Amino acid sequence: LKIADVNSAEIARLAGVSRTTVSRVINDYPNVRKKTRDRVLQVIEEQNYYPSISGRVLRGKKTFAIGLFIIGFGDIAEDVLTNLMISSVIKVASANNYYVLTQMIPNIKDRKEMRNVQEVFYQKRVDAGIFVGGANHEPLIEGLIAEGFVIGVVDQDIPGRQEPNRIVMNYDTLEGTDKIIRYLAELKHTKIGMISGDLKRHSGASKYNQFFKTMEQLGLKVNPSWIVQSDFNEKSGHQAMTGFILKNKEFPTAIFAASDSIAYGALRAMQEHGLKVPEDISLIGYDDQIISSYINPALTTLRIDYKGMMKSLTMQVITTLESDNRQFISMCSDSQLIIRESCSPL
Amino acid sequence: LKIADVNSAEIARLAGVSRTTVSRVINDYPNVRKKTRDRVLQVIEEQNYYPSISGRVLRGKKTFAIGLFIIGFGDIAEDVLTNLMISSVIKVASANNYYVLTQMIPNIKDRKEMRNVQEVFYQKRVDAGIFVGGANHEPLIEGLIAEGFVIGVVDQDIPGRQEPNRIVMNYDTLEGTDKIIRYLAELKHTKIGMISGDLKRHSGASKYNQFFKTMEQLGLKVNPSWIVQSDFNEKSGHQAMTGFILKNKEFPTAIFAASDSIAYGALRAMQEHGLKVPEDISLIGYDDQIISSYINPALTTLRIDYKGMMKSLTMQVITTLESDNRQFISMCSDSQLIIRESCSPL
DNA sequence: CTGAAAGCGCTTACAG
DNA sequence: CTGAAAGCGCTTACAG
Repeated sequence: LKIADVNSAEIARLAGVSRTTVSRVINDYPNVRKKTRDRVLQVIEEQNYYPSISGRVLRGKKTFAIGLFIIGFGDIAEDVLTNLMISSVIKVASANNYYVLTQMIPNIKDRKEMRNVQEVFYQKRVDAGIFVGGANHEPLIEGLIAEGFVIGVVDQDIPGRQEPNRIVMNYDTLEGTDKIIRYLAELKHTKIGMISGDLKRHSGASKYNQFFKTMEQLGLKVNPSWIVQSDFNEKSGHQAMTGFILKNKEFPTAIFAASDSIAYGALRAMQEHGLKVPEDISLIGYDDQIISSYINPALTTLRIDYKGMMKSLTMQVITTLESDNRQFISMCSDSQLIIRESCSPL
Repeated sequence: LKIADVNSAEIARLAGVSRTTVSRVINDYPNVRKKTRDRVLQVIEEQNYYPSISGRVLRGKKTFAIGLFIIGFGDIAEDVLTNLMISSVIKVASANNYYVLTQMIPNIKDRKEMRNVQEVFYQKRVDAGIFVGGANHEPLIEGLIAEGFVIGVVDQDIPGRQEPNRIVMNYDTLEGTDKIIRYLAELKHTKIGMISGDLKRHSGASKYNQFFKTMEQLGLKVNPSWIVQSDFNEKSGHQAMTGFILKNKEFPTAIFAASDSIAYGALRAMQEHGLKVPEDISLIGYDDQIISSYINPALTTLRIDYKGMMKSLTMQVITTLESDNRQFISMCSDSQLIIRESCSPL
């Protein structure tokens, strides 16, 4: 008899009780005599018995597993920031006796990949899900919330959608963008360009909109040909900046990249075209991922505590699962300007 | 009736067949009339039905999940290399319709954490496991293999233990270390020191032993006070190098760090004590993780294809699960010297 | 090619 | 405080 083959009937037999009593002990119900409980616990320990999760789930117990879904990344293995978020979720979940089932979804619009995500929930593999990297309004996510699954979402702001089961974690894109532009203005920059992130994502759109607002508040003119759209990754930042350089005759004195990865790509493009940072153009990022302190010039940027964000979000998802209160919850993480070498006063 | 509540009886009713037939369709058995099959498939599609994994597993089907266990890391969220390995496993598994359940195990000797790992297998949450970061001989892993679970292990070499269910993935620590020391010798270095990794791990011990062998083959003397033991991480490398500097009057002209992280820590310690790399001391790493090309001086190191390693290992674990051949398999990844700026000729 | 019935390992009313 | 029996959602001999 292999350990894996021991079941509750075997434990019951060895302890001289019924399976009902074994179940009561496993579930820590109070109505078991202490002596009986101790005997059962001892047999469980001796036999190295672990109740089958399938049996328990089939009978209506929780899976104690959380699905983590990473949407829309190309070569995720290279994305240091995403990996940090994954680790953070796993660590917090583990510490609370939950397992994490992680899934990468390169293209969420693909019918097969959509079905894969739904499958995880409908097969009852997980009790709840956490989504990273989705568009602000993602029908798949909305559908799962509507079905009654507890869902944690990073980077979402849908006005009026405050229904139960939705747990949202953001960082302060408005105040953050404001800090960045005002810092550049303090350095006497007035000609400021921007390479935006994906505008379908909440953080992309809100950084973009706030850029115009703060510029206006500061009385600074925005030159439309200095505003380029991009995705949040290095490759896209490189493309955007290359196009920017080829298209423009006159350059801004400072550029705001909507993410550090964009900034890395932009920096690479500038170096390829003989532009020096910060001597010719100042460059500021957003995120403060680990590489930013190592590159040359070290990147001035805004630090977002992604680890802490994922920790809070995961904890809140677990708390929601364990309470019976499934109300809408929204959280927001603040940020901190990290001044390094990539921006200089004019 | 929520989607999640649809079961095979409901599908059977709507399609006008028995649950047996529904099951046959789900499992793609041949003995169903095409017309019947199509009708059932259509109802399944319409109802967005996904068979409960618990029901299937309870009846003896596979879980289609793989456990990924990361052993012994402190602040794993910061460990870029580990995160890359995690992502790689998930991507390959996903592409083959397997889910990955990841678990961090800070201290594998802790009784509670050991039980957590066993639990994953004995609760039948996964079909197989992959272990990263364990000691060469780790009783927990050996126990699971003995119990009949399919286990993929990174960095292991136990002579004579070639039993079924064991799938091993290594990188060429002997040839790699040899390449490194010979490269330093080519640069005319004869006074070479080493900061080793954890000697309980296969890669730690084999790099350590090979260092002495190659030195001997090259006719170079090893100064014992230039050999320092360390763990594979940055902090430990920093400690080791600080101790090294304080202890020694005379320094070697080159130092071999058993990992890039150790090299980062050593570099930081040297800079704190006014030692310049490579002017005063040449420094070479092992791994080529992403930061190595960004630091100053850019680190000369040996590139290990961790992503490819995890891809091969995961594929092999899945292949083993799907075949009925569970024989011992051992694989080894090669390496490539990446020459940057941290080593100079004497 | 199809279905009725048993059973996987649990938990939960129900009865005592 | 304890146990016999039913049933969660599947799959699999078995029978036809």
